Amino acid sequence: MSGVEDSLRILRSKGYRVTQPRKLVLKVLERAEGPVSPYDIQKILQQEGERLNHVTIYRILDLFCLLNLAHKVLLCGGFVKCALGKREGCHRFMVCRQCGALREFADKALCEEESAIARDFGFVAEHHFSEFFGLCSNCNS
Amino acid sequence: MSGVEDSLRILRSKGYRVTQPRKLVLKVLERAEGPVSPYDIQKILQQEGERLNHVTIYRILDLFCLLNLAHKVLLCGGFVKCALGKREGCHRFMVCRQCGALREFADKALCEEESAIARDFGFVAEHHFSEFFGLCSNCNS
DNA sequence: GTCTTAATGCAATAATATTGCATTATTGCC
DNA sequence: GGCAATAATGCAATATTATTGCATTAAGAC
Ligand SMILES: [Mn+2]
Ligand SMILES: [Mn+2]
Ligand SMILES: [Zn+2]
Ligand SMILES: [Zn+2]
Repeated sequence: MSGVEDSLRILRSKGYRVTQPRKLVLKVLERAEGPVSPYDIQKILQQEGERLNHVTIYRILDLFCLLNLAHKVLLCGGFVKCALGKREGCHRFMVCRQCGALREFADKALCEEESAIARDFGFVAEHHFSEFFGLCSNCNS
Repeated sequence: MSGVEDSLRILRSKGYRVTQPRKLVLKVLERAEGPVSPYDIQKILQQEGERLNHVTIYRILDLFCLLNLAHKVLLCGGFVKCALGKREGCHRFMVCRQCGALREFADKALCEEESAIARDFGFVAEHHFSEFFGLCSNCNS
C-alpha cells in the first residue's frame, strides 16, 4: 500500500479511471517531503511544465481521501500520501516542528484505549484522529 | 476554568485588556452548542444587533487560543471555548456526527501512552491532538 | 476505431484569511 | 472624574482558498 502503482491498482479495482491528472497528483504526493496543499501541488506541477486546474486537484484529493490513498493532515491542512495498509487501524501522524518531517503510524492498542475512553462518556467513536507535534529523531538529538 | 468571568480574569492577569469585542466573542463561545467559525460568530452577533469586524474576531480567536481560553477543532475548523483547567494535560474532543454535540476531555493515561508510542519512533511529542468522531450518548441509543 | 460517460477544464463566484494604517477605547495615573 | 499612553479595533484593500454549473475531453469497453 505504498507505491504509485498500488494506488492506481486500487483506483482501477474500484471502477475509477486512471487518468493523467490523477497520476500526476499521485506522483507529487509520492515525492513530497511533507504535506502539500492543492495549490502547492499545482505550483509543483507547473515547475515541471505540467498544467492542472485547481478544481481538478481538489476533486482528486477528495477522491484519494475517500479511498484512503491520501490523508489530510489536520494540523496544517496539507495532504500526504497514505503510507500504510488498510488492516492496521486508524492512521495518524507525527509532525516535526523543526524539519517538517512527517511520519504516519498506526497503533491498535491506542485505538482500543481511545474507544474505551469514549465509551466511558457514552460516546461511540467511529473514527479516531490524532497527531503529535514535536521533534523527530534527527532534530531532538 | 469555565465561565466568561474566569476568562476575563486570565486576560487581565496576563496584561491584556478586557474589551467589548473580547467580551462579546467570549459570550458567543460560551453559549454556542458546537464549534463556530469567525464568520459564524460575526453573524450570531449581528443577529443580536452587535457589530464586530471579522479581522477583530480573527485576532481575538488567535489570542484566546494562545491563552488556551479556546481551541480550534481541527475536524471542522470551528472554535470552542475551553472547558477544562490547565492541569489536566492535553485537551481533546469528541464530536457527534449526528447532532454536532462536542465534548472536551482530557486523559493523562492517554497522554502517557501516546508519548510512549512517539518515543518508540525516536520522536519527542510536545503536543498531542486527538479528536473522535462518532455518536454521542443521545444519538447512539 | 467508435461509443459512452467519467473526468477534466473553465469561468464565475463565494468564502475565508491577511496586511498596513487610521481611529478608538481601555487602563494607569493624577 | 479627566488625561495621556498605547493596546486594541475598524476599515479598506488584497490575497488566498474553495465551490458550482456547464462545456469539453479523454479513458475504458467493445
Ligand atoms: Mn494511511
Ligand atoms: Mn481546553
Ligand atoms: Zn525533524
Ligand atoms: Zn449526538
